[in-house]
Amino acid sequence: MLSSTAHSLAGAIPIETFIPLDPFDIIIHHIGLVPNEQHYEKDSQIYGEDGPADYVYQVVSGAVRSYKLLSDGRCQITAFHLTGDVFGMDCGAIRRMAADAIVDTTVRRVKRRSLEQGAATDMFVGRSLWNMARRNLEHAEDHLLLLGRKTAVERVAAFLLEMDRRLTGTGMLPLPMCRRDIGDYLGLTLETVSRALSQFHEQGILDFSGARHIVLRNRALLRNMEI
Amino acid sequence: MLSSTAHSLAGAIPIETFIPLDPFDIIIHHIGLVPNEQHYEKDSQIYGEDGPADYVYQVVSGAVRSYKLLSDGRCQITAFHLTGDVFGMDCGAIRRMAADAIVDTTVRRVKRRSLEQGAATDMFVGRSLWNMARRNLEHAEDHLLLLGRKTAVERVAAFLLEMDRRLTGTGMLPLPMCRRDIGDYLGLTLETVSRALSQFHEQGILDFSGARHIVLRNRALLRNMEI
DNA sequence: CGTAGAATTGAACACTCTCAATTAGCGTGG
DNA sequence: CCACGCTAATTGAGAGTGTTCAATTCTACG
Repeated sequence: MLSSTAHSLAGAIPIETFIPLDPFDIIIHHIGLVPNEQHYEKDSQIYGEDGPADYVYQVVSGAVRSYKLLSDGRCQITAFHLTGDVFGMDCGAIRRMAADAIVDTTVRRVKRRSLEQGAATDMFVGRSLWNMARRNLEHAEDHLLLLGRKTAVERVAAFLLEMDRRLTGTGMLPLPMCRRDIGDYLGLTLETVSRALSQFHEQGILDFSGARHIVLRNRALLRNMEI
Repeated sequence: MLSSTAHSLAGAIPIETFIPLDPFDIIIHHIGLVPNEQHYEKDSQIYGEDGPADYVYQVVSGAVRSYKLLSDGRCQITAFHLTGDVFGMDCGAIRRMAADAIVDTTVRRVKRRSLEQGAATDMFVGRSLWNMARRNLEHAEDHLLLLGRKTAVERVAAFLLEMDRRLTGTGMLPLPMCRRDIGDYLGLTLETVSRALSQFHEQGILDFSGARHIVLRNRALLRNMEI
């Protein structure tokens, strides 16, 4: 099986190579890199803040949290990375964020320097990486509005809709993260997250089948809550 | 006067051309673009959310706020752009943010499509734009931690240190923005910003010479407050 | 089925917001 | 140069949202 790719140099890649439409896949195939697969168990660190930023990762299965810590332990998760997501694409040589596996997780990784060299010698790669960085930026900017100006209920509603979109799009949310992680993502405490979810349950907006498996019953109402 | 540039194609540019070390300047000279200069008076809109993202701008003089609005008027300023800063480098064709002049402001602009074509045909330009996007991302990520997890006093301390670094680095801050703008940047109300500044004044950390002109007296203490 | 961690729920508290009144700063015009 | 007036900024008091701390319940997994 060989899927078609939009870029003009597809012919340079051996015909027998499998090329999915995933942008990261396209890039690394384009450069000729073979990603290195790794496994991390639940709650283990993939890399720490201030460590060397040597690799760029893609989630094969599982889930990852990227976060920053204050000296007194306060934590802000800036992003959850789910299957297919690319993370760890720092600008400098030093990590500005830590990353943990939320559940048992498989990732594949390539050397950051290889990607940068690819970007320096191949315009298609450079453009793809630029677009990736800009998409991350747009997610961060949306999240700034959430953290700076939305109420607790609005934040949790936005979180549920984001996870629905990114996980399945079916309203069935098998959440990999605990309430504390959700709180650290939304700038709330785990108790406030729990109270918002309970309120949505009382209002008939969602059901639980286990605390981590949420079924959305009324996404239109949720979109209204999100403002 | 001809300053040296790091990239290898500098020789392609006419020797009489003035080339400052500003990355944006280097890029547009590299592509051969001549930026269009424009003036906006205080509080006028440069572009609105959902409008066409046709141009990329650089502040020549003055100051600009980029922000998102909620339907009920809540505002989150995601960045202040000061002299030399580049803004308006959206990913898609539609603006995801609005931008206003905070004071009377002169900007110069180039067509976004020209930049994108430059990135597609010139690796140096592509790399520069990628780095620009990643620096914006890093600023946004730092701001996520501030909005999600810092107290009011810590936010205002961080703001003063950021403005000191970006304006002059001398501890003299001729702030172009009002208390409301600072609040909308920090996820606070203007009253809370004012109270934090008054507290710093009482503690001898800063002095005022006019409400908008702040003099930092003890930056070490401010760095401690920032955590 | 038992246990440990996760999640929920409750009550009191704290920080920030809201609303209101006062003061300060700045541009304009006499 | 000063007076005026408007806007911005400060300050105060009270209210509200979310946090903290604690107790209980749930649930995932051995």
